[in-house]
Amino acid sequence: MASDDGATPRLGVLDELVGYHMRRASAVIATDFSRATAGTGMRQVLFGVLSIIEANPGINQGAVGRALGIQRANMVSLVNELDERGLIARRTASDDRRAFSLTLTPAGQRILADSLARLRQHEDDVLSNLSGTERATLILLLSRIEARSN
Amino acid sequence: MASDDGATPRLGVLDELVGYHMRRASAVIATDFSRATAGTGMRQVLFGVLSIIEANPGINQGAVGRALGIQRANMVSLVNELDERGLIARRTASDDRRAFSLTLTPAGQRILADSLARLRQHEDDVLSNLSGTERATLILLLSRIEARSN
DNA sequence: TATTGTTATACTCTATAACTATA
DNA sequence: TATAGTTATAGAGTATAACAATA
Repeated sequence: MASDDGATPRLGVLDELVGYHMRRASAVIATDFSRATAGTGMRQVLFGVLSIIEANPGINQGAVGRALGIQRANMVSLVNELDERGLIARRTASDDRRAFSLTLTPAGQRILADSLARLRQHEDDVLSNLSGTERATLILLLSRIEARSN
Repeated sequence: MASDDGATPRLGVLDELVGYHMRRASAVIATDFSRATAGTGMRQVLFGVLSIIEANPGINQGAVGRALGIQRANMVSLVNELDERGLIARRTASDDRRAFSLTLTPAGQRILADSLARLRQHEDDVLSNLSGTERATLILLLSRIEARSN
């Protein structure tokens, strides 16, 4: 009789590691993101890019990548996709002919707003185990870890 | 003059979403995992599998996958890799000839213990922004989210 | 020389469908 | 019929190196 005959096997040393729990909780939220935006073609990365562009109109793609931890090379296809879908506009930057100046199109603003509404509702649901204070604490603690990205 | 001329562009709506911060903090920790285990061939998934097997000797790979949220199909190459590297042993389960009974080899126990030591040290470092209580709170809150994986 | 965007490439992770052998 | 393991495959995400145009 194997030791996993109960419903849930033991986690072992995994259970003490913040990294493990981060990974699993992050996966739960990513799955929920997919559910929330199903059928819209939205993805976590794309939402991030759109949000940065909305908050910083005229930003170039290198800066977007740096803000989100995405490599220059990988930004190319993302920006292409958003452009082809008519969600962003790119114009050669007036002050630097190497760079593109990115802005949201009306369609881009709409899909960002729509996704945000869906995500807020879904996060309220997935995080219903947490009080408002706990949720704020969670964001605070995660931000402190993010600050360690050197 | 674009609005991103300052050092850090604004995050926009992203900043309110738990999902975003989870993603970024998770990435910081994953990068740190790689640093901690550099040169050992250890990866987050493999560490997870080894930990589950250690805590549940004789478990089969389907149950390992269920515990970690890994699909059956994707368990195959992971288990193959661990077997080929001599870190686990698989024997046909005595009570079910379809299944493999998995256990750690001495080498598997060693690499798990070694990785754990490295990871503890690294987590202490990446999480040095957090007090012991805060760290415990973080794990608690993450666990509550994990529980929502339905 | 350094930086912006680009191409090419490769590896990991993840997801699905279909198969086999056992139960 | 259902389950354990397997194969094949495809799509994301991520990482590196090298190039052209511009600064």
